[in-house]
Amino acid sequence: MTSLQSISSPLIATFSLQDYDLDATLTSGQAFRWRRQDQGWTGVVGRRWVHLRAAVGVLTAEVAEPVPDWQWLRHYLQVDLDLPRVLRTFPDDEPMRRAVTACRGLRLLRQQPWECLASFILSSTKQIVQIQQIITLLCDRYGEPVAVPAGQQPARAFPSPARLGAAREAELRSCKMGFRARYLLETARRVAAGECDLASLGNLPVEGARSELLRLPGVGRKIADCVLLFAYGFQPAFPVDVWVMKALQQLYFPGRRVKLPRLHRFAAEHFAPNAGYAQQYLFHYMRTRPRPGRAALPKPPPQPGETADL
DNA sequence: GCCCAGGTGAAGC
DNA sequence: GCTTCACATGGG
Repeated sequence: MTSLQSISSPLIATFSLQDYDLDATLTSGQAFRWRRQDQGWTGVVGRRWVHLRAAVGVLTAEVAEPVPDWQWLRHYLQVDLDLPRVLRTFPDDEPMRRAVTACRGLRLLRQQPWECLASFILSSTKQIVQIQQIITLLCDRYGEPVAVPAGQQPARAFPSPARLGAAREAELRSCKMGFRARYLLETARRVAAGECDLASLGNLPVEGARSELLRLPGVGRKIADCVLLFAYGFQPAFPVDVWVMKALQQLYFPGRRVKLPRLHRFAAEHFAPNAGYAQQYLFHYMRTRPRPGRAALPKPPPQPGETADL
């Protein structure tokens, strides 16, 4: 938590920290480019290849080229965040206690807005594995190469809005993204043209930033909230996807069907002031907990007059 | 074959 | 104002 930093080489830094579950964080569906390698994780942050390795109380980072300082990575990983302080603000109820017990150490990253926005435009009705596959293809085809240490696999940066905006829709479709190609292409063009200034959204109130994002094609409430949360850290953002929907329904409104606007109102008040963080705990908890019945349990016939859902 | 996946936009009531 | 449907693609 104090995260002192001792640099033993210009290419390696160690951060001392507590309550940081790197595996959970990098597999929790917020970032899609990290790969397990040598008991650690390899990825690209901005234009830098990075390898991360976690041990008890220490996180070690290695890069390919000397960096003047490590603030960019501290920021990305949010190593200076006091997580226990955030967890103490969670509502003291049974669902959150279970989620925190199961996922303690799960963190929110602070990603680059464009990569985050583009990634989540590609995420709709896709499983996390497939999102990773699409983004891998996209980076392989359009990303600029970045320096890697000797003996490592080549790596590329996430492609810029200008580069993707200049692509043909059919080319993008061949990256397996299907109908999302049109959305990605048009959004890339608008961002490249400066019609949406991602760099300034962080200075707006959350509602203003959200309505700017909602103007973009392929961006609805859920994807907007993902970007608000994962790229800008807006805590009132509370992305509701199918998993979080299930969590809220099962854990807070059992036996009743509650509509989305009401769930958003409930979430905003019930989970404040760190609703976004709470959402990530619920999401990861739902996805990783052992599921009863494993393979698609057959749905019991609905009771007359009741929506016996889930 | 089926149903589902970190949804959105448009058409139909 | 709802609710329903099409949209690509792959995993289980």
